[in-house]
Amino acid sequence: MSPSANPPRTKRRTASKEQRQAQLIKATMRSIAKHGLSETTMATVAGEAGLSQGIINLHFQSKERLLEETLRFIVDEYRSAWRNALDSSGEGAADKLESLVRVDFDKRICQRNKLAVWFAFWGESRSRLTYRRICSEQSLEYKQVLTDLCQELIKGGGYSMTADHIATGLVSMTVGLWLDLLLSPAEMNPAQALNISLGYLRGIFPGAFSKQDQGE
Amino acid sequence: MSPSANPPRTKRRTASKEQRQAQLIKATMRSIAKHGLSETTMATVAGEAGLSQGIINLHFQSKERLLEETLRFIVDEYRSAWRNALDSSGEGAADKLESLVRVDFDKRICQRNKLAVWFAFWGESRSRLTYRRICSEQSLEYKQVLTDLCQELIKGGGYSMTADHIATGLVSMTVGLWLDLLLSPAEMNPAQALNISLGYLRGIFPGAFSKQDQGE
Amino acid sequence: MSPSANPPRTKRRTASKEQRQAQLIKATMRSIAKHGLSETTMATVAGEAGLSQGIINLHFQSKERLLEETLRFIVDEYRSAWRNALDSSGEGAADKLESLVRVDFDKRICQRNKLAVWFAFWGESRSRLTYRRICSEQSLEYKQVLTDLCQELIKGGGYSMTADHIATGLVSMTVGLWLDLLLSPAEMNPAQALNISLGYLRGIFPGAFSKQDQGE
Amino acid sequence: MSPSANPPRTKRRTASKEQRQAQLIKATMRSIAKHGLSETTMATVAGEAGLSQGIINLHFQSKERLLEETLRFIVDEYRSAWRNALDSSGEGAADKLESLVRVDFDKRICQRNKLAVWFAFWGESRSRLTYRRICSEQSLEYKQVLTDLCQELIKGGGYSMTADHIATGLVSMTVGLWLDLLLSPAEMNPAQALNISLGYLRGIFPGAFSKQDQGE
DNA sequence: AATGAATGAGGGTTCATTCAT
DNA sequence: CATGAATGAACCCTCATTCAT
Repeated sequence: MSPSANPPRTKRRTASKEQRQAQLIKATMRSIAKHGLSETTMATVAGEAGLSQGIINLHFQSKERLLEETLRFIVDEYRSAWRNALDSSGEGAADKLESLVRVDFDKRICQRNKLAVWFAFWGESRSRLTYRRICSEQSLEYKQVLTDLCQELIKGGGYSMTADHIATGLVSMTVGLWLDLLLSPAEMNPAQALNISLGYLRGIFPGAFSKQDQGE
Repeated sequence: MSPSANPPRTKRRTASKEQRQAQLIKATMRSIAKHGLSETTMATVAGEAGLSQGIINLHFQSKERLLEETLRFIVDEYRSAWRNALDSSGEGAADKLESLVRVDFDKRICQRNKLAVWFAFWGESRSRLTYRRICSEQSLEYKQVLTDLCQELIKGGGYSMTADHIATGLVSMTVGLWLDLLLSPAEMNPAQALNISLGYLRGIFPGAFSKQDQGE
Repeated sequence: MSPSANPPRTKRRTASKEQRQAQLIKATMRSIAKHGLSETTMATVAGEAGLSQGIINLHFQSKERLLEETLRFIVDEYRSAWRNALDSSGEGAADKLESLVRVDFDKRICQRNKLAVWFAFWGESRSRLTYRRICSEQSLEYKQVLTDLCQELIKGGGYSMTADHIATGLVSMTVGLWLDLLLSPAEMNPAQALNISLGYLRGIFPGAFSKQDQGE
Repeated sequence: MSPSANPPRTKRRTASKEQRQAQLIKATMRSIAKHGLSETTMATVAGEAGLSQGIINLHFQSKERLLEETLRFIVDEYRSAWRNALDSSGEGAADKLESLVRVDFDKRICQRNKLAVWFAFWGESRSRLTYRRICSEQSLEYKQVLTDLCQELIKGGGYSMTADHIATGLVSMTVGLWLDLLLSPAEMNPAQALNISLGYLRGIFPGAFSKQDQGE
């Protein structure tokens, strides 16, 4: 790619290695979205990546590890996204909360391939400690952030729900809306989903959130 | 956990066809909850039922059909439950709505085995038309009922959300709360989940719903 | 069936038993002709007979024995047929020989169901001593009869083949013609086959056999 | 009996795709000859080839296809053999006819393993269109060649049989003699069988064929 | 005598993994 | 680093056989 005559071999090797892994993770997500987790095989992934059978074991040692890394990928990506949003949003708690909700239905995050991956793993999570562990840290951290923001909004008002419950409700609604987006794309789109989530917050915190989404 | 849900009263041959099928569907749910869908095999189901390998093909022809019937079972059971609740609840729209929400977190419906089944199939639904078809009819009907009730409550008030969106939000929240109940039983229980859902409705329809759940 | 009030129970039981066996053997032949030996199962036979699964083991103890009895049936029937023909034919060796050949393409013997059975078992005979044994006695006896008749015709003539070889050739030709009748019914029929066999004999024993088959 | 027909020269991976397929077809023929078609399993074939279970599906996708290719193999081999014989024989029709008959009892063609395969498939042919199709083209072509040769020999003589019938008789006799060779090797050998077939032709066409086979 | 639900060994097939190239 | 032929354990399913009715 670089025109330099003597490309630094070690550096490129490393880069290439990471690229391969990313390529395979993308292929895994496509395969899960297309065939489902239970019919995702080393062959479907390798085929999706346009590479040979043995490559996955070469880079990931086992199928199980490939799947774990795939889950970790979307979990990490999601965490990065909402942390980013938190950093670059306005200062108020409501602003921040709204920014976080917007991330859930952002194009980067809310792709059907990725939603398929979330649900594929949730479907197996009950029986797989490893999957649960991969999700839980991010999930707890996110919930805490939400709760803190809700707590701030609650301050001084007579609210019937605890901050924790409000936050849980918000996370839950996202999960359910993602399912709708995954299974009924004809009847649901990210913009509507966003409005529904914001509608929940508006109900809880009257006046704190903009009346209408400015559209997509 | 207990030896078997339907212990064979005599040594052999005594169960009717329908009893056997119900027994096998129960065993399938236990297996999915315990091992996950992807590691649910004819052997795990037969073992869970305390019967022999061949029995499943005898009664369901194939594994695929067993899984479909299992999904159909919880879907039908859920529909029966909310229809029942609708019939036996008070007359007001709010009453009815609250009854429906209570069903979602009722002991009959909100068992971890059954939640595991919902999520197992949702995880594969994207790629399996058959699964989607089994769910969709019930799902549409339920949504319509919710929407109609919300519409009634909206009448004459200045609400920022459409009835349809309110209903969608409610359904979505249930899905997400079920996931919490499935994966984080230590931090969530049906009573809390019910309060969160009702909290959503209270936010949308102030004054229409009881301030506090009367416990479980 | 009989209108008598007190039918002799023992006698009818016995008769019924043999009828059942015959019925099952016929069903087996139909099944072999229809599905082939390798796809003939207890279920296909029972279904063909219009009876229940367990009946075969009741009457034949095992599938293997059913198949053996089926083979034995057509072997015995064939032997009866040619013995009969021998008894009721004219006195001359040529007459007798021709009668035997006619049996091979007689309606009773040369049915496609039965030809299918012969070939099904021949196909497995190499590896099944039992099958070979069931056939061999009849086969040797038949060959001896043919050889004796040929020997008589040879007497006093300068023939280039031994009686044994002539007989073997005749038997062989029947086998091959049966295969044609089995697999190419559109291009072969028993009358033609008979003419071809007689043509062989006419070639070997000029003048001893009628010039033309009198038709069917 | 001998360890393997195609011993793998190096430990693994060395055989080309075509070599592997040929090796497996040979193993299939051995298995059919040894155990019969109905007891030829993926395991017996793989064992006969000295390879692992999965190899057959790797190269033939299914057992059914392996069997078809095995049948196709002997059919093709047979066709090549008689076409070859036709090309390299003398010019006269009698010469050619005799060459063709000799092929039927030639060492290459008339091996017990291969005869077992012919009869195994004929035994199932009635119920398997695919098998019939694999054989029929070659069979028709062969029959036509024989008929043409017989027609040439008939020219100008008063024969009681048509060329087609003579040819059919010849083919049929081969089938029956092969059965004898397959099932009664103690009482029949290729040289005798050849003489019997030639005896048939000598009977039909007096003087056209050599009086005695020159040995094997 | 007859049924058919139940069993379980064994079949064909898939697929994660290994390894010679 | 990459390939893909080969392996073999484990899957789903069939089916001969058993046995309570």
